[in-house]
Amino acid sequence: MLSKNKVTIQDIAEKANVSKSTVSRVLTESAYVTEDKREAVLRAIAELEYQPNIFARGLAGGQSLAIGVLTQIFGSPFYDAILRGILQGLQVSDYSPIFADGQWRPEIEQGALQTLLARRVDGLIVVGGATPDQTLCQIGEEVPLIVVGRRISGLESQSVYVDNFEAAYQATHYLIQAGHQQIAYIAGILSHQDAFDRREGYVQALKDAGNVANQDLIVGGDFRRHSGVLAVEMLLTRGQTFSAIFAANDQMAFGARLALFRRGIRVPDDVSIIGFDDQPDSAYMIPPLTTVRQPAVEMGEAAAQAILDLLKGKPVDVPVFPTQLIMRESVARFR
Amino acid sequence: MLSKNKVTIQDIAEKANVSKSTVSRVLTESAYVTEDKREAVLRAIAELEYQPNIFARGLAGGQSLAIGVLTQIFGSPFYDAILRGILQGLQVSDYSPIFADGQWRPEIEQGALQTLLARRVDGLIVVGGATPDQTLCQIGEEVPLIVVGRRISGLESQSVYVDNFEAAYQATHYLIQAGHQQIAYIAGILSHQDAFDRREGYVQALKDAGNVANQDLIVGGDFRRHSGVLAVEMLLTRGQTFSAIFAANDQMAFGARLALFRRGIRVPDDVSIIGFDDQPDSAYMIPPLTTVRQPAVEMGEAAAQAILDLLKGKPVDVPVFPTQLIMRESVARFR
DNA sequence: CTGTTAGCGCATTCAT
DNA sequence: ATGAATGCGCTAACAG
Repeated sequence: MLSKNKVTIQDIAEKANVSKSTVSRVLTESAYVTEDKREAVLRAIAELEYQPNIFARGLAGGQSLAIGVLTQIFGSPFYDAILRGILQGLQVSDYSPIFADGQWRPEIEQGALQTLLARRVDGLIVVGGATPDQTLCQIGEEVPLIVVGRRISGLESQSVYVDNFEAAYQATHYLIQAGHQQIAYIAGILSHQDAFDRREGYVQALKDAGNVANQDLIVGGDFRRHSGVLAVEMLLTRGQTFSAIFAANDQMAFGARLALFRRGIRVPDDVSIIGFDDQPDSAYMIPPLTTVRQPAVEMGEAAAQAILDLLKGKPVDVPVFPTQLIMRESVARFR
Repeated sequence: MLSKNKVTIQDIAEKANVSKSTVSRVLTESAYVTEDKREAVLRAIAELEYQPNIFARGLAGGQSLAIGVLTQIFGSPFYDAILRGILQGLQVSDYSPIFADGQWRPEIEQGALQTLLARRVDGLIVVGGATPDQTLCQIGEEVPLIVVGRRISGLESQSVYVDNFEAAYQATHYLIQAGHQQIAYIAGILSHQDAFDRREGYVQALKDAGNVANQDLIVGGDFRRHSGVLAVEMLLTRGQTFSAIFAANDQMAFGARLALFRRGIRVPDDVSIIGFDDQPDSAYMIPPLTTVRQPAVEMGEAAAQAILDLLKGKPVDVPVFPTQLIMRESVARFR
């Protein structure tokens, strides 16, 4: 009850010599209002510094003008970029984002989702996360929903994502073409669909080239930098032979590169590296990281745009976003 | 109007054979209710999956149960950590965070602030930003306010921050003690108070050691990694002599280190480096970065706790958070 | 085109 | 201790 502005449409109605309804009309633009009255209202609004009470509006109109955004911990370069995109995409609209964090933990995510729904968000954007596809489908029935960084089967048209399988396939293929035979793979958390798909792409590319993926060359990581370091340590400790490393994201690629550096192994002279994401930081790798570019910010913007369209009733069909293999000097040809 | 749950207290009142008022009472715990009725109500709530309508609640009660958080672009390691702390601190409460982004741009920040206020947030946490102290003071009059990562004069007791001057002083002092004479400084954006204070600390430490800061050794950066690269390039291009670099944050320190690497300059053998923030990534620097640790997550949590206390009416007095000079192998003694 | 009349779902008086 | 009655500020029919 600390809000200053106790000005209501009633006040401005009196000041403008019209009825509350008329005021409401110019506010919502739900009907034509004679120009002079309209101006009077606008003036009164300005003078009294009127600010609509969002609660009353929500109660009466059933709109919250809020978009719920389910995140998974701030701090991940890739997801942060998506969030920035969403923020930017929403900027132009009247909707404001309400965040709730799932912390990559299903139970918490569940609660976060509830919170968002309880807040009566008009639309929902789910960024990554571990909520089962099925659950999301259900939610999608009740509220306009867009999912980013993930493909929900049954909700493809509302998913903003890249073809991880294809991208990983191409990256691996590129290494093979360059003459690499032994390609190590640092995986992401396989319970994440994208991590799973990327690994599949890697495996398939090898298979198509007549190679069977050597399980000993596949090391599990967790998408964070340190796991890239450990993965390489692991490979080296086990005495594995490999001339290239494909990491499921740039952070792990960076970690891998540091581990190699410490061991005095040159890149790309001794070992080539490919990452995934094209995070700005990767450009600073020495040598610059060859990687698969994902348009994170654009995906976020697209998600925002899509949810807005959905709310406007326009049926949306978001295209699968294209990835791009960015070839830099961290891959040596032949070996 | 898409919300599924059309269950109102009226429904559960009927199901529990009591009046709306009684239901409201057990909901708000605003008065004693006989145990059996209370249970009946609770049961009905569970069975009907009742969810209070937050709009109605807000309208009638004047509470939004929301905490506004003014951010400045996701993606900064330091600020992201603060946000995580805030989220975590709020987790245990009934309040949920509503974010609005200022993008480090005063005009946008202004709008973001308005949005938050228009949403009738019960409390406000401002993370960094460029809003004038005075404006914040005014806002502080109208709504419970906590500022993080910044010291607002006139609002010290509601500011969660570290003593940047002192920290920078100590870091510089440490370099001096180690025998360094020519200490380059890579500054942050000086319009940010903390960047300003850090530079002052650096200058003062030199002064107290009988040195006058050499303006040619101070290079302006923007807190981002690339500016660290450019700063070093600049110093080298201009032919400056220096045996140590103090960067206003770890990202620029990292950039500086990469630039040195490219030039074949060894760290710490040829040049020593100290950063600021102790970002996890800095641990991966080769050699590990000597830096000033700021407890970002803890600050976020403290801010959340503080705002909750404020809302409960407890007067809050947040302590100045301690920084810590983390000495790793990136500083060589004497030169 | 515009004023009048009802609620929206809940917290909060009042009475009892 | 509990039910009945008000009103929060606004939108949305409803009549003119």
